[in-house]
Amino acid sequence: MSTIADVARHAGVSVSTVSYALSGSRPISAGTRTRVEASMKELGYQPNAMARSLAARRTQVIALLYPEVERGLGGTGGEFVRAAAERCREQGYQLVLWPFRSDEADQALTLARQGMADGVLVMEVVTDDQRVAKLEAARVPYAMIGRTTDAGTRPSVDVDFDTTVEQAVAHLVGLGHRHIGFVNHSQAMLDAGYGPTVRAAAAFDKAMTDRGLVPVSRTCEDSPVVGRAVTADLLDADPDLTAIVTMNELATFGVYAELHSRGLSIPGDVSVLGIVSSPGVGTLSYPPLTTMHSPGAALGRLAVDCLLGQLDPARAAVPNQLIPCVLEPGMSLGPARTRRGA
Amino acid sequence: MSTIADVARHAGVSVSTVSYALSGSRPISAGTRTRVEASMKELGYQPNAMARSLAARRTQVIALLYPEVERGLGGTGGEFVRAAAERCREQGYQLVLWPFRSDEADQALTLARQGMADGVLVMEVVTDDQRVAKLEAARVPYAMIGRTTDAGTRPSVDVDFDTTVEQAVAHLVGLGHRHIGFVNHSQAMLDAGYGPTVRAAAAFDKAMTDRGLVPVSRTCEDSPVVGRAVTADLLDADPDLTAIVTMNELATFGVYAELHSRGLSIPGDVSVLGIVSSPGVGTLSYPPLTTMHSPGAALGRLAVDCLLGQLDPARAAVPNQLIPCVLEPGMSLGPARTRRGA
DNA sequence: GCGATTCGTCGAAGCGCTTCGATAGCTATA
DNA sequence: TATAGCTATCGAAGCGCTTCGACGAATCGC
Repeated sequence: MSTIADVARHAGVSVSTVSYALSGSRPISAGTRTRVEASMKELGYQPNAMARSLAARRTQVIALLYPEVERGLGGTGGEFVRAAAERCREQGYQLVLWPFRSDEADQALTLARQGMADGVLVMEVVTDDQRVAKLEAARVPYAMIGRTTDAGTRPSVDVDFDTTVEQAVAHLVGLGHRHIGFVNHSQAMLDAGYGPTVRAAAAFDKAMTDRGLVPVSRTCEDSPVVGRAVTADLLDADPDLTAIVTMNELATFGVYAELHSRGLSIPGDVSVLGIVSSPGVGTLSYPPLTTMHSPGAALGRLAVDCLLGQLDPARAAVPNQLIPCVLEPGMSLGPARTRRGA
Repeated sequence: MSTIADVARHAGVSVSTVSYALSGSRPISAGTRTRVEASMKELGYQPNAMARSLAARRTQVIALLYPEVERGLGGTGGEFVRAAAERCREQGYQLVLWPFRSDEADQALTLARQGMADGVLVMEVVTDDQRVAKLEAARVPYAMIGRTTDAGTRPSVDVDFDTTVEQAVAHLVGLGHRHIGFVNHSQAMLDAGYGPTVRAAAAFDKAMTDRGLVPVSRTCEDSPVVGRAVTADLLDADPDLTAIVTMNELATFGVYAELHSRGLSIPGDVSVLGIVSSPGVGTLSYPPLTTMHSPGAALGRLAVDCLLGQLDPARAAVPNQLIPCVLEPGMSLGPARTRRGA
């Protein structure tokens, strides 16, 4: 592997000239630049990233703390990562994923303090996230996807749960539904202060009561089996129920199963709307589920900008933003029809 | 952030002594070591990873080329990553994921040539994988998950498709099935030489013909809709079919849908066995799918060992290994029952 | 036509660490 | 007691790059 000194020798210029030709941080004459570039190409030169980072005191790497290792990465996560990586490259950075479980966050912090990355993107933030507190204490630049309790004061981007839930309810009410059930994530996540769970629950209550309707919501493990049981419970609790909003993809399979087994047609008897879902999951069910899917790509780009805004004082700071989900039509929504009589 | 020089000064020793105390690569007296460690703690010292890598000419980082960005990372992928990361740490390395699509592989190669990692793990290898050829040309140490055509000559670990398919067929035949269909991945993947698709297809043919049975197999897009159509085609093609082996998780949803819609019970009329599947997907269907799931964790550890074996001549070289899938019982398998008569 | 700029380039000083060779003080050997 | 062999430590030379200050040459203003 050739070094910058080899290139300099080959081109008959000094090392610093090669460096400036490479970075463009000082003017270089066209002739020199041409010669230097020719030499680089001929020698197959690639600058050494470690040496560069050491000298420049910046790695040009940003790390994505990636806690869902064992669960894998869903479609939304994939979109997010893809968009974030792309945005990073546009801005001259590399995105790398650090696969640590949430309880291994200290190790990630250590890596950051060792200068393995210039900043960190934190996914799956919980309301009282220790990782964020530690990053802050160690003065590691970061941006969150999700929010802690002190909404808005820390650098973050997030799904706009309030708007999403509000739109979901509005949509269903527009179809004539008055009795709408909500299937959330698990009670454990609610108790742990997992942001989406907490905020969506509150938003649903608000959206319903604002319209003078009675919110019927349930927490539910992320599994089809429990989803089915919870659906049974919902249907029994409110015999007039004509629509179910789910924010739990696995449970949604159970919702379908229970409705089918009771001979209730979708959307004839009951409409189902999956919110904050991955793109494409709607097609896994029959009839295809209508969803409002997470704006993963938009969040990815935004999160990167939010972080880079802190790394480089020259960049404009990016304000914290909330982005609602996008409706993706399926076949699971229809006008309300009285069920009790049937 | 304090440097090694700060620690040396604080402890009253030379910089090299601190370095040796840290690495243990030369003997240090107990007293000195204690003092150095105390100083490090007091100053909150963290060695700078870039400086270390530059001087040592090793980053202690291994990169996982992670092509499925947009699709996300399935359960098996998650298990793999998790195990690989753990194994790396045990061995004093860090695993990072590089999110590049396959067609962006050149960028990853560039990163490797810039010395961002000591070696690369390549996922989702296709039979004639350009990435591997390029890594080899650039003399970047690597290990594959999957194999190219020249099976066995290159460093790799993989699912043992032959054994898995053989066991799957043996299992079904043991239940009395003689007419077994196979749902593979898409024709496009087969044509692209995607290893699992190619090898499983061959293995299925062999397993069946070895038993004097007629293999009925189909390629199939990774989607429930196409899976359903393909299932219809299979059932029509062989009216005696009593079992279906699928190696396509999304298509399997379609298999269930078609069977259900024809009023065929699972496993009463038709048994379904999902192979090379993610753990847990079985529970998404009703009745729960019996699966043979990928040995993701075992492959993860092995892949890391295989790569480290090349990086460090002192380590024993790890031979290429194939690991079969593991049966995970569900409720979708039963004894064969003649369907034609029904 | 002469000082003041600007442009393009060079040399050198680091960045924070590892590692080689040297050395001082010991202990065991003959 | 002189010699060899250890052990623990130090100093210095890099690793390959960035970046600062300096400087000669070309350009400008008037």
